Amino acid sequence: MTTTIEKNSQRILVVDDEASISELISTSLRFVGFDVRTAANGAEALRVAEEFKPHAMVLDVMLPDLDGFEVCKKIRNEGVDTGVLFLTAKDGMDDKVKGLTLGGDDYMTKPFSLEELVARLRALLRRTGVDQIEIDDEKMRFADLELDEATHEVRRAGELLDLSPTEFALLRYLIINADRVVSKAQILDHVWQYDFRGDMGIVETYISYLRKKIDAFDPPLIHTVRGVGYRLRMPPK
Amino acid sequence: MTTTIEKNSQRILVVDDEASISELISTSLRFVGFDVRTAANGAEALRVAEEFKPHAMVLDVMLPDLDGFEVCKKIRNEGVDTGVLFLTAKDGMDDKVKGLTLGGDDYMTKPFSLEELVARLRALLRRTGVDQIEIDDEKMRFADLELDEATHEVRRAGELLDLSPTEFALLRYLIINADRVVSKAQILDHVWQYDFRGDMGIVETYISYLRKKIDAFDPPLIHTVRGVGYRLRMPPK
DNA sequence: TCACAGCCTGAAAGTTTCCTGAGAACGGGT
DNA sequence: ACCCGTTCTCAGGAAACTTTCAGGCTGTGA
Repeated sequence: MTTTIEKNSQRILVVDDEASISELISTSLRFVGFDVRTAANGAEALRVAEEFKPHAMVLDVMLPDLDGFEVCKKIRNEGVDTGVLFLTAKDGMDDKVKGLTLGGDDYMTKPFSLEELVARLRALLRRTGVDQIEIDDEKMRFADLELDEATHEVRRAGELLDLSPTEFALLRYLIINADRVVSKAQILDHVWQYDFRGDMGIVETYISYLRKKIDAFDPPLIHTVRGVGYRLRMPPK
Repeated sequence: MTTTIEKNSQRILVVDDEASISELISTSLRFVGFDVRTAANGAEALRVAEEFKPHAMVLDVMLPDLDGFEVCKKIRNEGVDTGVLFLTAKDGMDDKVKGLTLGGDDYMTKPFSLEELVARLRALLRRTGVDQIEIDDEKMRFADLELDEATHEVRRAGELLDLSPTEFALLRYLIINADRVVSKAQILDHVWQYDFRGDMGIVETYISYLRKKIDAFDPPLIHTVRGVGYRLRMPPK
């Protein structure tokens, strides 16, 4: 491919000095349709941003040369109007980040889950007003199920359900892939943090939790496809 | 579908140090129309990839010199834009693989079945955006039979059938070879894991299972060719 | 027509996968 | 420090699936 065919796809600049992380993020973003460039340090980020004019950046706060905030400031001074999703190590300078994430920017701590990253990035692009290709209204639906990205509320048949964060992320992933079978491995890869070391038993556990909540209604929507994975769907006939 | 005569066939690089495995895979892939090269270790893989520019690689994680991830990274750094299907031993390194299966890459554990390998590889090529010659929308058809790879649904005459994983794989193989006679040995080789040590009686058993499900309709599609094998076809008028 | 190899299929044994409850571990909030 | 919601591990049991096997059926060649 090399050249992403999508002409109107949004440009994201990923800045992180850890190659593995940078690659993880950029392949994921490309996969969901963004046009991605990467940079490994502040100086490179500035150079790339100038000609690439990203709509948003995923920016590690800790860089070998400048820190993420500097980079962000300079790029904006250059007149590039870009939202920023900061990445911070678990217990770095949360406070400092918070202050800087007011304008519609956002941040997440490493490690994160990829679905979360994509969801946040989309929300950010929506907020920062960059033209969307399709105006998704932050609400996903499937059957009588409704999942609101903005409020983190989930309803089935109009009734509000109380889901934990992981349950929410899992359900989101299932809705995104509605009707398709997703394997436990895929779920683990997308819903759990990228450094999760446990086994796939946990997916079963969470499917079980979700069922207790959303399939307390009729008809059941979460179906297991033995030997393959799970699938969200309306039962046939 | 008829014989897929892919004129611009896609290039696959197979990297595995066990000659028997490597050969098994490469002959299978050639047979279904790919253009295949092999390498027995990381260094060789790098050399070959540079000039062969594969669309995808089948890559054993465990190599005598570099490990599969290194190889993958280096090759991509060379600017070769290739999807990767990792092969891993039963329960080695799940962790590390996980992270790498995000961008559209995939992995399978040894032993695997060849049909599965080909199916995954095709899915991977589809995902990584390499131009496909035939745009199969993840659905295969034969007569009034419909097999959907994405949902794992099988229908005959529009009616949903419930197949076990092996039944599904067997039917897929029959459809791929629609109108052709396939021997029990071929079926065993393609549908079962390559280390299966049982006898071919099991194929008969599964053909019987399949018949009960898909040939509960008229006309029957699975035909026995005595002394030779089986054949999926419309009965002559 | 008979005999036999090849094939079909039911049943039972063996194996794997999945579900779920219980409880340990963790962490944020009061 | 304690409580409580959440995450994660584990293990027993149920259910689905795979494999073996044997008896019966069928087509083919002598």
